[in-house]
Amino acid sequence: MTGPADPVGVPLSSPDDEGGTGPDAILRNNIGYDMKRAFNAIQADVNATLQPFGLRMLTYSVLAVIRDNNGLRQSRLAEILLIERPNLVLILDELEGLDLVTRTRAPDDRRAYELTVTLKGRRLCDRAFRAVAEHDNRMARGLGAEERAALHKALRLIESNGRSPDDSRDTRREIPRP
Amino acid sequence: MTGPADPVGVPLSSPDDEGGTGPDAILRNNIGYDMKRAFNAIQADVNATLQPFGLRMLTYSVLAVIRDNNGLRQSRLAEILLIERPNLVLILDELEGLDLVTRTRAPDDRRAYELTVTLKGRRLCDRAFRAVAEHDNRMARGLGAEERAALHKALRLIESNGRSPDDSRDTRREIPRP
DNA sequence: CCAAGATCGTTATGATCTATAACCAGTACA
DNA sequence: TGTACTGGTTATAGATCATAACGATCTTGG
Repeated sequence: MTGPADPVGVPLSSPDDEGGTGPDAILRNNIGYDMKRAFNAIQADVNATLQPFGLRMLTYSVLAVIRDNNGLRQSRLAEILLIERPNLVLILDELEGLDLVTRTRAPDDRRAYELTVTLKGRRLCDRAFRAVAEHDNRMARGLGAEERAALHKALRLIESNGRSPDDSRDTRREIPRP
Repeated sequence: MTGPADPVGVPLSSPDDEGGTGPDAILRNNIGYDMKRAFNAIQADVNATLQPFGLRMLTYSVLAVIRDNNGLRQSRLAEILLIERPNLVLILDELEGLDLVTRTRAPDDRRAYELTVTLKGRRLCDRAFRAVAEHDNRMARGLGAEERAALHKALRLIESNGRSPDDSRDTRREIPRP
């Protein structure tokens, strides 16, 4: 008997299909749609990359920021990574349970914790860092250095466009009907 | 008394901070990190944009694809949008409950449904489409037409890089330790 | 024709990430 | 001192995503 036909790979649209003729052609004009799909691919790959280290995208991000900001406090860390404080607690519990991070009472403020990366955590972070760098190169394959830099720049611009409901309040959201 | 200092806006890094000196500088070198933040901004904005229509990013995507592919079946729709079939069921229940989409038994296959957009659905989709287009322009403010096209191209390339565990299996994932 | 296998939609369930309210201990300040 | 605020926490809910398993139906090989 023949195998179950094709594993899953249906060519829905090629990378150079300039907003072409796929069944999702309309959505392909939306940055958010293309970005969601690209991000899905990235997240799947980075999580697979980090899995051998016992990390995920989220836990790696937290670990890396603490590593480079020793003595950081949870509130500030939450600000930096745009994570709500309550959600950060569980992540830190996890990292602390893995002996990668320690919470130490801040000497000047007995409410706060100072976050530090353990030796084990630093080593793991370093190894994971290299794996993630390789992952990045994989995902960016086909992009030249300039294109890659332009991509980062565009992403940061979009991020900043999001956090500025500044002057465009007038023409902002259309209210369809009451 | 003075107001509670500053609402929340801490300038963590400006868009043109070329992998600069922020507390998350290391992560800024990762495409996934920048993309996650950009996508968060996009998703928040597009959901706010679609809220007056009673839609979200996900439901809008489904509605738009059905609109442009009348008679589509659920399995195929799931393939197109990379949604698992079970998850699609609830989304379609929602859209059907809003009288935007109908499920009709396929004449040639009594298991399958043919998905169609109602008149109400088409009108809503058209209006939402325009709002989303404006949203897109908001988020892409500061990008020229070429940069914007390059962004789409890069995103599609990344997506396709993700779905190709082809020949690079050798140097792929590092196994840290048993 | 018919039995085995595959497909379609569905239910149930769990994991992950996110968002909010409320709380306690501790701090800041008027 | 007392009132308001902050830092970390708990509890809880929502949204998205992933998997196993099921009944109904189609397909196919013998």
